[in-house]
Amino acid sequence: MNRIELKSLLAESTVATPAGRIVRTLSERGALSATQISRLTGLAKSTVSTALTELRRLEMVVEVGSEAASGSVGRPATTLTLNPRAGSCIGILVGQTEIQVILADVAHTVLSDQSVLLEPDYSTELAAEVVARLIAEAYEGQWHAPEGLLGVGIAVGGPVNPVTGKMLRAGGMPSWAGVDMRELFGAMFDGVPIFCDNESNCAAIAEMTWGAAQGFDNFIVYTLDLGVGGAIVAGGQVLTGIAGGAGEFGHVVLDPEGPPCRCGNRGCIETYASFRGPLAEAERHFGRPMRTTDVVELALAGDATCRRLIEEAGAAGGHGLGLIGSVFNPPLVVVSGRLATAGDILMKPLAASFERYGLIKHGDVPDSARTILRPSRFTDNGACMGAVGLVLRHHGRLQ
Amino acid sequence: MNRIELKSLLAESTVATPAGRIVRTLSERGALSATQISRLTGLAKSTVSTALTELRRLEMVVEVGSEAASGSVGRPATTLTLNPRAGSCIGILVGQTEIQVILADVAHTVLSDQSVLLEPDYSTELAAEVVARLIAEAYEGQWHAPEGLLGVGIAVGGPVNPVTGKMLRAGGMPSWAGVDMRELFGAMFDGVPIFCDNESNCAAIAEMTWGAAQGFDNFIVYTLDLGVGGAIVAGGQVLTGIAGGAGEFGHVVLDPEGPPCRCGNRGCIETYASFRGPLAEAERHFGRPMRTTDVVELALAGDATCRRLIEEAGAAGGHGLGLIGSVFNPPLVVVSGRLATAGDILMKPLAASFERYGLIKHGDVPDSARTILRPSRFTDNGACMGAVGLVLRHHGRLQ
DNA sequence: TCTAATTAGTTCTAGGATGAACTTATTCGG
DNA sequence: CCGAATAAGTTCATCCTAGAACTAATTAGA
Repeated sequence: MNRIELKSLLAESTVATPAGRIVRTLSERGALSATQISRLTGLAKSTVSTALTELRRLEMVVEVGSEAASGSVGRPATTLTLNPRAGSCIGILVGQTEIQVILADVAHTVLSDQSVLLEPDYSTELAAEVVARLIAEAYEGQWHAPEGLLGVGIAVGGPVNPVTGKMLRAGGMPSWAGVDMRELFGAMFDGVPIFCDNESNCAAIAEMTWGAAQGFDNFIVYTLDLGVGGAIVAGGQVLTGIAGGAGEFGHVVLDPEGPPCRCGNRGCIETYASFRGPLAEAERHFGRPMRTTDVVELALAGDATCRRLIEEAGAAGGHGLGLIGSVFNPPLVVVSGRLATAGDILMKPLAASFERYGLIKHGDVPDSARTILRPSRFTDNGACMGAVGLVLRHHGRLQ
Repeated sequence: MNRIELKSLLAESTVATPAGRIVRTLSERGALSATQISRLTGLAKSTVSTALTELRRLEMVVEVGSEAASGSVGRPATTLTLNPRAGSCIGILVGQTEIQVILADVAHTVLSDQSVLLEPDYSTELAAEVVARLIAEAYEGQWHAPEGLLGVGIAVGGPVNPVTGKMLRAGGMPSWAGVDMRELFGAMFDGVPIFCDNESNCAAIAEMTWGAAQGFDNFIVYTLDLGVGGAIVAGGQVLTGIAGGAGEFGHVVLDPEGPPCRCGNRGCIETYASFRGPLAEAERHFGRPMRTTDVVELALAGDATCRRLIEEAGAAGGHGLGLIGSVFNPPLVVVSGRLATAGDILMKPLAASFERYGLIKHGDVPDSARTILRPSRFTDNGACMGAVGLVLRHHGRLQ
């Protein structure tokens, strides 16, 4: 094991050697013990032990202290992470009305998290400017320097091809159609690998890594908000589709003669299940501009109108969930989007609606073979954390 | 490498050793050269060479002659298969109106293929009787004996949990609900592993192994016939779902107030895209009972009515295809079912309808990122061949 | 406070995978 | 017809992984 560098171990070519596999596993999962690494990689304990000794010597891996052994007998495990000094990662959310930047180190520690709200359909120039400013601010007061940047992940609030980095026709961000994310942000990060994927797929990575889907290799993320969408994880991999168009549950056509959708088709699920309508109703009711989070907060505080709007949205959203059940029959569905922060107010009607629209009814199969519905654990930084995860996972590599 | 037996090498536990991986790869793919094995398994050429020498010595692997080197320079490859004498596999199709049995050897040679038509909703007792008779007949005149049976695969014409082997509530086979396929057929094959999955998933395995999806790791099978359904292959694995309910494209609810479906819900895709209605129309028109294949044959022979019925079915079937496009955006969709034998008569309106219902339109992405639509290569034994493939792949193991 | 049980992690050796260099078998072009 | 080019397949020394047996560190219970 002569002259290994973290950067090269993180690259996919070196995946086969034990050291490489350990580094990649730590990168993906954060803090782990030697035994957990052994289980996750399939390598023998002895092999992991040998490799770790060397990685510790090279200061690529550091101990973060023994777990306080809560309740379990036996020698407590020593938890290890990649050495945070080894480098940093940047996650960028290019959302429909906001830009967010998270700076994290390779040990999964968030060093900085900032966001800026923008007018809908802001320009690419403004985006580049805001991102550059937020990144400069993120590095201020950190000992981490931009030179140690290992990769940049971009979560995009519209359809993007994760292989080419090009935006498709985008309902919510019309002027971004055809934009090449590599070209736009590449200049800012000279020679640093850039990864990108849509918001939903990034949220799925965040759920898998830190959220409600930990330990699941197969699950669906179902996003309910102004848009309706989601992501598919099969065999631990996010399915992106040949053009990055997988997981667009909201744009399944129910009625070709239905109301027109921003995607250009008619009668999409989104035209029925989007929170746009209910939000407009809330704005009329309260006589002021509102955001989804305002309605959720009011509902949680006990407002009957807001509660009803969210319950109705849950019932409508069950249509898409029924589809997910019939098509995937997944072990787990993580309900994401700002509506998910409403908790049971949303989840109860959603579950009832899922039962109605689903193919497999209660009692058809044992409980162990039923789909679990779970709200996301992230409130508002899921997609951007997923962009960080994109780098840590090397998923959808661009450069 | 002391005392290896083919049976144990085919078992999943031994997967890690090179000999085991080579045997499993040959089992899955049929005939391969050493270089191809090396590429497919990721093992070094030298490792494959050493292991093959031993496997040849043990007569577990045999050469089937050098390729006639069509056009390519360089030393021609020697093609190898598992020794056919090493054992046989049985594939059984338990369809809604037929039972089919295929006997094949481990080198993927079909030794016998027979089927029997039955009345709809035939009893489990009749099924067991017919299967036993067909298997006895299959072994007649073969040097292969039932003792050399390595595994049995069962393709079921209804929803089945591939892990437990239990049938779910089944629209087309009502009296089979809750039947345990292991119990029913296990007695017939003492100690021999039994694998099962639904018809569509088996068809997907057949397409992947011998059919239109060779070389694709991600694709969708979309079945158009009296029922509408399909299968999902992601990362080379068939997605079965937590209860075996994945791929039920036909039972996605479009309109909860729509016509009742045999599944119990209303307004499923199947109620609009099934060939039941058109078939009834054809029967009225010709004044005699007809099957899907009769209509297809007449259409291919030039009958205008039959042609119109199939074209209309293609247009209706595009709705499900649009859903597949929005949800998966797959590189390939294999159109299966008896309607697929109509070729362009079906495929042209289907492609037009796909374009209409799909999210990604012509011109949105380069041609290389567009979904390919392809009819199945199998006319009527796809699912049963897939049941053989189930054994050769050890997918959805039961015992 | 001691012992058994349990889990984490290390050491060492045997056996085996690897990759470089080689041989073998073919096509193509002069 | 011959040599260069190309690709398949083999051999062998080196290095590395795996598994058994070990040590280490903790909890539970007597």
